[in-house]
Amino acid sequence: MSTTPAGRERIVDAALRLFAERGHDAVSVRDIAAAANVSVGLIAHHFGSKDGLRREVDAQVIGLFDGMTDPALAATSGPAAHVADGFAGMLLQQLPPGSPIPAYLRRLLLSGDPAGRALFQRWYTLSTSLLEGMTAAGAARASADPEARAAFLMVNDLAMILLHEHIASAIGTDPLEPDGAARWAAGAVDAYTHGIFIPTEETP
Amino acid sequence: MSTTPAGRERIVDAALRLFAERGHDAVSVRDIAAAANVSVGLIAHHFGSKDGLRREVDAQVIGLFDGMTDPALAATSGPAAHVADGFAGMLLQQLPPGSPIPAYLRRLLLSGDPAGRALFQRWYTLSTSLLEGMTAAGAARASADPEARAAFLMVNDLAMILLHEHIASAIGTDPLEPDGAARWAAGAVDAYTHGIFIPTEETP
DNA sequence: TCGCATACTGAACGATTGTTCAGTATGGTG
DNA sequence: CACCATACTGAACAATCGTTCAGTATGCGA
Repeated sequence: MSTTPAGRERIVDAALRLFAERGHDAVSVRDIAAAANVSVGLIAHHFGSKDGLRREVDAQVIGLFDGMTDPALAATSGPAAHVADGFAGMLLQQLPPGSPIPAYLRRLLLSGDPAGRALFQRWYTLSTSLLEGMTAAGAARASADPEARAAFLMVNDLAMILLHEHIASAIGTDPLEPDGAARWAAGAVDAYTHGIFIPTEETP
Repeated sequence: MSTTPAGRERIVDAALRLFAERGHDAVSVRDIAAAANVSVGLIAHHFGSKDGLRREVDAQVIGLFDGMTDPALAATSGPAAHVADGFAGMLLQQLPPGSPIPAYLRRLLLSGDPAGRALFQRWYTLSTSLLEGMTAAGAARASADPEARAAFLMVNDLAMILLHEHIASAIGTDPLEPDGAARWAAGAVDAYTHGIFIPTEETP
């Protein structure tokens, strides 16, 4: 099919899936080798060490996300609904069902490694500029603390991914699956446009 | 100081701290024994296995949270500001600074073990009833999907705990520390009462 | 055809893991 | 004092971990 060796790709694919499912520490190089139908030695040959493989998987996932955020950046001046529907959710719904990417994103954000920090920073910057554009265009209210507000939206959006299993068992639909995503987005849009709490009789 | 053995408590304390810092898999029983100044055998003697110790730590943390949520339940008919300030944040600010509890809560919610699921369910139920009470009292708008809205608030609140380090590096203040908590709560209250987005010219 | 780089195997290594267990120290009860 | 339950120690155990390495297979340029 191609000149690039099949073994290398199979190793990365298997590692991505297993890392996402069980976490880096709970997966041995022998598990990965067995899942990829290669020997343990081949992993060391291609990636030097288990940590080298981890970095390769990290880079691959981040590269995937970068390829997905570029079109989102181009749509900065587009309709506001995209942002309200959820920034990260918008990215993830482009993935095939059953993709290990959301679960790997979880590990990436919560393991404290530099790749996750860099990803969050990039997304935060993107979220800030999107919100700025919307505010200038009259699609978003002005804020006394635009930075905190952008982080607030971004973090809430990621929370849906981090805790989607808990959400699913609480309200009955998984926000990472199509129908659950629509329900979750509807609730978020409603909350972000009309508010949730009613201020205690203040004269504005 | 007391009739209960000091060794047992020291083991649980050390395990709680180390588990919170590094995660269960990255901590060995020898690490715990060294941190508690006991022998490895004593851990097995008291808890049977490493997993037994983990369950004991889980139970202790959940017991602590239960003791903190009871007064919150009693204040259901109280002022709305408590909920808007953040449910989980309200709990965590009762903890001493540098407490390993927030980090352990992270592991509890994301490791997928039953203790974490039970804790989320209990908090979700509490959040739902609080929001119901506020809606009935006119402090919250009516919602087309009260369950999803309660989960939305709850999840957003937990997200602040799960991602507080990313937030701190993005906006400069850590929402788990006093000043950062005030800033974050102010942004959340503003978003939840006045909204963020402006609907595209609809006649209501 | 020779030579060499690359892909790949699998046994072996030392280190670390959780667990077991025989043995010591202690303090209250008969 | 004798007895025994309990707290506690630390060496030893088998299993598993990531890594190393000598050796085989393959295919391409000289």
